[in-house]
Amino acid sequence: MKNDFESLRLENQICFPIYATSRLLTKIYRIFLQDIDLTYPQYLVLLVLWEKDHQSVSTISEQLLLESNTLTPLLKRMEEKKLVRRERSREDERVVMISLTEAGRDLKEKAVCIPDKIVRELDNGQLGEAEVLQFKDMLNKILLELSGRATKQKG
Amino acid sequence: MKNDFESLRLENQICFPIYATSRLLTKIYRIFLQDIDLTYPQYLVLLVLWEKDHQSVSTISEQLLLESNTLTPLLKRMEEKKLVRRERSREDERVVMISLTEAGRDLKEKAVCIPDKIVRELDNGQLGEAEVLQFKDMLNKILLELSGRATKQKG
DNA sequence: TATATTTGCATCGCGCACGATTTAATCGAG
DNA sequence: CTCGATTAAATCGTGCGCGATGCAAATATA
Repeated sequence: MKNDFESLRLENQICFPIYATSRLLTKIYRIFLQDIDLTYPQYLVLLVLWEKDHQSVSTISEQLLLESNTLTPLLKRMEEKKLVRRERSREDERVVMISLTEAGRDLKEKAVCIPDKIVRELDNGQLGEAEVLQFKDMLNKILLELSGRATKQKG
Repeated sequence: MKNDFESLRLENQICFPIYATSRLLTKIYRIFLQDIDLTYPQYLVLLVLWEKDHQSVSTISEQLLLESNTLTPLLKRMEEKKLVRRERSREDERVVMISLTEAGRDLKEKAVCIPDKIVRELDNGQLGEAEVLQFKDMLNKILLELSGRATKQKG
């Protein structure tokens, strides 16, 4: 039985470049986000809340594909920074609702320039716009596949 | 000055799907890697060493784009598991050389099936092979851009 | 009504990631 | 040969990310 070790070469991995790109991108975000004292996951939570304020932990979890055991401490840190409020729902005591504070809402004005800065950082003339769009489509197709699949166990 | 908040919508982010895909992919890897008691970053280190044994921490760092402060404890855990040896170079006492043990080398046989399993997990008939190749090219182009850029500070 | 199951969140422990700093070894100019 | 600069790892502190587990509220079922 001859095994094909070629598939184990780093160069032939599809997941490694995604993994590495993800880390390098958040590193670039960090440069801009430290100005407003946010981490990347915290920024993502704000994106979600800026679109629609007053959401439960679970709906935020669904949108960001992050578990409650990740979000709970993260949201507590954001509460300490006075960016959000955390309060249990009266209708259903199990649910914790997250709302923006004034400061959290105001941060949107400071954050609005960030996507542009990131795009400028990436778009060094190397990448065509159509190419990027196709890339994003491909990513979202994969993500859709995975988000239904990753939670299932094998078998 | 009217700000375009559209760019702050989660749906319009390019980095979020990369970030989420990366997490979901390592989650899928975890399913297969736990059989051989490896984490995804540990698996990456082995990929590098299987290609070329006996490398310094810094050359591993260059290939995986991971810093020494990440690799050092990771490699120590792998040493505890008897997968690698860590020994300082005699020529240059600053350098720590990492070598595979017998067990680390043998694990390659058990790991060779993993790429196939991952591909099977992803390729649900939805994704064409040519599409995937183009996607990988795009990723590597971005990664190349970033790997030269992410370490630099702004300005 | 009593009991079982599900759901939403929290806690714990571990393993990354990474900025900042430290330690030790090497290099290089004088 | 000496001393400052550079380099390679390691150390420290913070913040995720998630599996495993726990718990209480809500819901389904008997």
